[in-house]
Amino acid sequence: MAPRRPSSRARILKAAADVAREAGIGHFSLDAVAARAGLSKGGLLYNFPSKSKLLEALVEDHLLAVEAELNDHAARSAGRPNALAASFLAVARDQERLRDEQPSGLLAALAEDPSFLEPVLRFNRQTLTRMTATASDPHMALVAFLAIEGLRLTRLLGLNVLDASERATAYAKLETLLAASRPA
Amino acid sequence: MAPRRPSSRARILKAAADVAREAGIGHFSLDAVAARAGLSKGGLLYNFPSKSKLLEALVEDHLLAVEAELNDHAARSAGRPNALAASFLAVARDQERLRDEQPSGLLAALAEDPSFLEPVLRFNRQTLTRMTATASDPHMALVAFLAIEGLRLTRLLGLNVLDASERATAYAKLETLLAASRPA
DNA sequence: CCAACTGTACCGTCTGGTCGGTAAAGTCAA
DNA sequence: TTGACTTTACCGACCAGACGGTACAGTTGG
Repeated sequence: MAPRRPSSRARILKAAADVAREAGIGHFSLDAVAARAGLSKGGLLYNFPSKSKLLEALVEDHLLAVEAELNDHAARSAGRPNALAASFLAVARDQERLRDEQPSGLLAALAEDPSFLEPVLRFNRQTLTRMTATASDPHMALVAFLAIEGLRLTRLLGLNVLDASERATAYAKLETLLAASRPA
Repeated sequence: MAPRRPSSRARILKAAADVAREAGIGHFSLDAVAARAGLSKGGLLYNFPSKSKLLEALVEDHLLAVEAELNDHAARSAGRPNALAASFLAVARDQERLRDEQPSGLLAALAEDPSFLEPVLRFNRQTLTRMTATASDPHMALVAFLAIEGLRLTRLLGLNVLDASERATAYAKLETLLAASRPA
């Protein structure tokens, strides 16, 4: 599945993410991506035979990165109560601190065809299931999941109401709530 | 600002919302809206001189509806502690129960130009401010706001992970948390 | 009659995708 | 080694369709 020379593919995916973020999801065109990646449209379409395939790869790429980060963090704090929920929180906070770039490729994919987000849906469902299953208070974990999705999606849509300190407050409150929900 | 004969305008806005929802935000075209509304593109462009104006009106329309509903509910439960936060919760639940249609016009507007969502941003900011200002536990109100946005936006993007009973659980838990945070 | 409104035909642009070509790198038989 | 042939990766011209918007000719209620 992986190409022999991955440099072009990676470069294109990066360019695509940049274009989606900067040009806006309504102007996500192959020409723009090709120009940004420094090759012709022919070359782009050689690597990704259609726009759909490109968007698909963009979503998959993003999802793999998130999944890796989450699993990594969860592994380090395994065994502790609410480990996964806490990791979910921590990873969300990390991602927001490190890269302020939004994964707008997801929106571009949504614009093309909503079904492109199905992998994201599956991933979220699985994550939530694991979170509630390992939480001392499943209902609280559910609320935490929703609040973090709220943070993530408002930022993704440019509807972020909170400034940095308010976001920090929200994270802290969620941590407190999760911790307070421990059995004994 | 309002036309003398509002029936066309309302019919068009309804049709536009339907098209955005059913055809997908990437295929939100004037032709499609006109066909759906049962008039020609000329007629459509007579009522809304450009696509931008149509999307603008779509956002404004949606926002006015939400605002009215929220204010109405808040007025009925005024004076009680956490009145606005509770109203925000109740209205979100009502909207989900009554109309399962998503306000996908917002997404179509976003695709055209992200700045179309600025009114939504302002509204959200104002609502959140009022919520936290009148809440016995502002941090909890903040979390509740985010959780509800999470519910709303996951549904809007087709990323809804929760089934009806899980959503009901989430609402209940949020109510409990808000109530438990009362001063005395 | 007139203004509000609607329909039809059309234009220019943008865009996804096709296609023929090509330069470079490899493969391989003699 | 070398020359013939294949594969890889890419370019650039082009096309067909979709789309936003314009022009203008009706039509109709008051």
